[in-house]
Amino acid sequence: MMEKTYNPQSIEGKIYDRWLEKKYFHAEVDRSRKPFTIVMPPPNITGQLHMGHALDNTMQDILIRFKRMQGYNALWQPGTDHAAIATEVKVIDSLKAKGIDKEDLGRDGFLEKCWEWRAEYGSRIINQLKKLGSSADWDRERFTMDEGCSNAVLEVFIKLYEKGWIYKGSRIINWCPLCQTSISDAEVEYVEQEGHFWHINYPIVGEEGRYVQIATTRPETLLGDTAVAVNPEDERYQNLVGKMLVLPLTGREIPVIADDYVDKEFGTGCVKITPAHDPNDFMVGQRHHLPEINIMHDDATIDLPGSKYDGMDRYEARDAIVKDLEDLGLLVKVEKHVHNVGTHDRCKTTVEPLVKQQWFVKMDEMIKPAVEGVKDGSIQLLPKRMEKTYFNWTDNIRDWCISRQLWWGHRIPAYYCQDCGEMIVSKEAPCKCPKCGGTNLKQDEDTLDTWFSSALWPFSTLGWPEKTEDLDYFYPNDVLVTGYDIIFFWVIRMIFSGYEQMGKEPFKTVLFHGLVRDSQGRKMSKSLGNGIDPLEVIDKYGADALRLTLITGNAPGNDMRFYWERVEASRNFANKIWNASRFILMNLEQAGEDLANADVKLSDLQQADKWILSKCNDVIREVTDNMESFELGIAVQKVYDFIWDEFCDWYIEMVKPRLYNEADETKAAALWTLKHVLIQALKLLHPYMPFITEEIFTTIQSEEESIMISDWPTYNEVYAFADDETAVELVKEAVKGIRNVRVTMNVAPSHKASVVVVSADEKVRKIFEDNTTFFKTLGSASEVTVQADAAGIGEDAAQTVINGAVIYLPLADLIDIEKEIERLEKEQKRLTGELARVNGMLNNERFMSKAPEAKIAEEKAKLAKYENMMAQVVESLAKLKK
RNA sequence: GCCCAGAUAGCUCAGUUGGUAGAGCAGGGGACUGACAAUCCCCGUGUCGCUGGUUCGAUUCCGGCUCUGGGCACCA
Repeated sequence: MMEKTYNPQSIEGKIYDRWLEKKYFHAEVDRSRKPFTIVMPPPNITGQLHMGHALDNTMQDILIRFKRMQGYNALWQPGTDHAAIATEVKVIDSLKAKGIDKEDLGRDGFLEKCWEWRAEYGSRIINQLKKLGSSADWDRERFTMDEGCSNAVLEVFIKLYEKGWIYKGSRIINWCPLCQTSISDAEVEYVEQEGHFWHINYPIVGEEGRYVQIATTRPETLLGDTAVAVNPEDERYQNLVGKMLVLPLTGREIPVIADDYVDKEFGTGCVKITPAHDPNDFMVGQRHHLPEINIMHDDATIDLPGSKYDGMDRYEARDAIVKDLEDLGLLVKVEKHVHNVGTHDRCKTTVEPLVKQQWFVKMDEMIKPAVEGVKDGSIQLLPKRMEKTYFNWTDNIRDWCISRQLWWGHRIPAYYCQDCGEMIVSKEAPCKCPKCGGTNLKQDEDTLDTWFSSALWPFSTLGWPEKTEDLDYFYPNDVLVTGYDIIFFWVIRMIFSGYEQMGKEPFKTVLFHGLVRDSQGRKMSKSLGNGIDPLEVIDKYGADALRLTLITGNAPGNDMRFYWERVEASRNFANKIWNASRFILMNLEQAGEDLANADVKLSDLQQADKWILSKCNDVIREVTDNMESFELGIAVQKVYDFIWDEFCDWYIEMVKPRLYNEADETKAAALWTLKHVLIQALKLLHPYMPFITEEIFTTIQSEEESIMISDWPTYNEVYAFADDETAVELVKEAVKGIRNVRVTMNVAPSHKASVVVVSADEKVRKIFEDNTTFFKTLGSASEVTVQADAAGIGEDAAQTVINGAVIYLPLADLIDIEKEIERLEKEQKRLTGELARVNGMLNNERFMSKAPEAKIAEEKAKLAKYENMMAQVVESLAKLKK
């Protein structure tokens, strides 16, 4: 027997352990079956489960469970990411708390600490994902820095290097002075800041008292200026080009050059050029062969020995320089200026563009198949609009800076001969220099961008570069589920890596989801303290309720708001299913073995049974269709409505009289239908609410060992009963009408009113004659009479009109004539509106000539129906008003 | 500046081939001896942001506009 209330806390863990024990999540190559593969976005080892993970993994779990039940050999490949910079920062912080500096430990010592960190926290998030019910193949869990993945990284690096697509070069890169590492373009986040625009005069050499006025937002970089540029078309300054200027505070002389980059309209039309500290200036510098003067240390303090600014922080230097310029009378004016400042997305420190030796991946060629693959549909992005964002990036792609001045990560496989300076790129550390034979070789200090390894995730996890069976069978993956916020970091890079290394797309579909926001629509964040911990939700309401909440009413790619009220609604639904199942189980038990397991034939089924079976059939088809096109929110809504509205509120109520009547001969059919439909519904719901469905399924269904490996329901022609469906819908409509009358007339159920159904149509009469009990149980009627005309019905009867019949409730003294007239007039008004609309269409010649025939027929049928109902209403009103 | 999305019931949102607008929550009214008060029943005339157009017909397709959010680029 089932507990009185559903208690997820006591059930979920137990069920999950059983699933694990039975190895249901595990997939092996099986050529006789079709594979279905999802690769899990690897959470960071520093991570703790947040709502984003919960949503992401719920979606994946739904898809994988669905496909598994459909008979696919479903593999959900999990793992974790070493998260280079995030982990390094965390480890540094934890060391700092103990008063230890990273440098004190040395590279190896520090790495040891990182591995310790990973041992301690790397599995934390995995365990949290398990609480959610994730059916990933944990036996295959991988780590971006495990042996195989590291080998894949080396392999790709060498291949691309040999192809000339990885190169080392001195370029201007984004430098984070706090993290002390280079970062890629994708990691720079532009933040609007209020700054100033300083207008400064640069004296012209040899022309006493004449100046060129420039405007800058960063006066401290003046120290590294190597030119001033004007637009070649700018008449104002044509005579200046070629002249020399005195760079204030340094006395250095710099030329005035002409370059298209300068916008005549902006500022003064004269731009100071600092090639070493600005990406645009860097390019101008390249074109004009200007020297690059680096005036900053890696921590963004000024590097200008002999100068008073040497050693000052960049902002300190800015103030000092502005003051000195003012003292010299060279500061013309200061304007307020709002501009976007590049910051490091992790630590929010203002990025400093610097010229440095770094490693890059050449993108122009490699991106081509990635563009083509999305264009020709080999890879489908959902929702489709994400393609715009995708192409926006691919069209403007720049080389990818992959070297990081960090220790935690894949170390770049480049070795330098300390004797002759030769660089050797090789998988294994060379023992001697191939050029000079020297044996003193030193490996490059840098490591790779963390995304370099995650870019290989779809195939490195399957054993690449080895030619494994897994790879052959499971690659390409079918679906990638991820947030739109990492499309550039990750999705694009996996796509071009997949094409380059495997010659095939890494996955066929990318399903994007949005952000989970708080109830006010704000991003959940630590600083705001508005984050809701999914584990807390699971503790309070169960994983199923959380999952349902995250999926319901949300379209792909859209952000959603998280409310506790919505979780409660989900929990209520879980409880509803629980109670309905308890009811069914109870009745099966009470009926005894013989009845519960009776051989029920189609001919034994009653109309209500056929109705719900037919409805169930429809839902199966629709839900399956929706899920196959990734419309998870729509699909689950349909299951929800079916279970709650149709199955619980109507069908179960309809069969109660049969169950409670000892002598009822159709009891077995009712029991069979109850159980059958419940099981179908549970199966449809299982991907969304795995725990409760499993618990009920295993309790109620003894033959099958688990719902998660049971067959997905399919549309069954045998249960398509269109006529019975229509018939019961008509009865439902009548019952609703009666309920409405009762409420309006204030007829409490204690005043059992009799009901008379009047219909001229014999077929309709038959339907109602067959279903009179529904009026008694669902409409609280005492007696039900079905007749062909209104004979014998007094004027004191309230009524409700449906298509093809009028239902009367002779209420004697209870009837309030005025109220009844009011009710009927309201109905008349509604019908008038409908008739006007239908007539409007049917009387429109253009509609009649152009609209599809089916539509016209449909409208004609409606016209007949409304006219029929209208006639009834008018007749009744006439009688009442008499 | 370029690109994208949203604008639908008091609130949060669904609405996929253009054909009378839906859910959850909130609210009002009613019902408790047989699964369930975490329940059941009844109650919604919403200019589907504004404005043109295409169409017999537009919340749905196209153009313009307004407001909100997001992405990209960036002018020193």
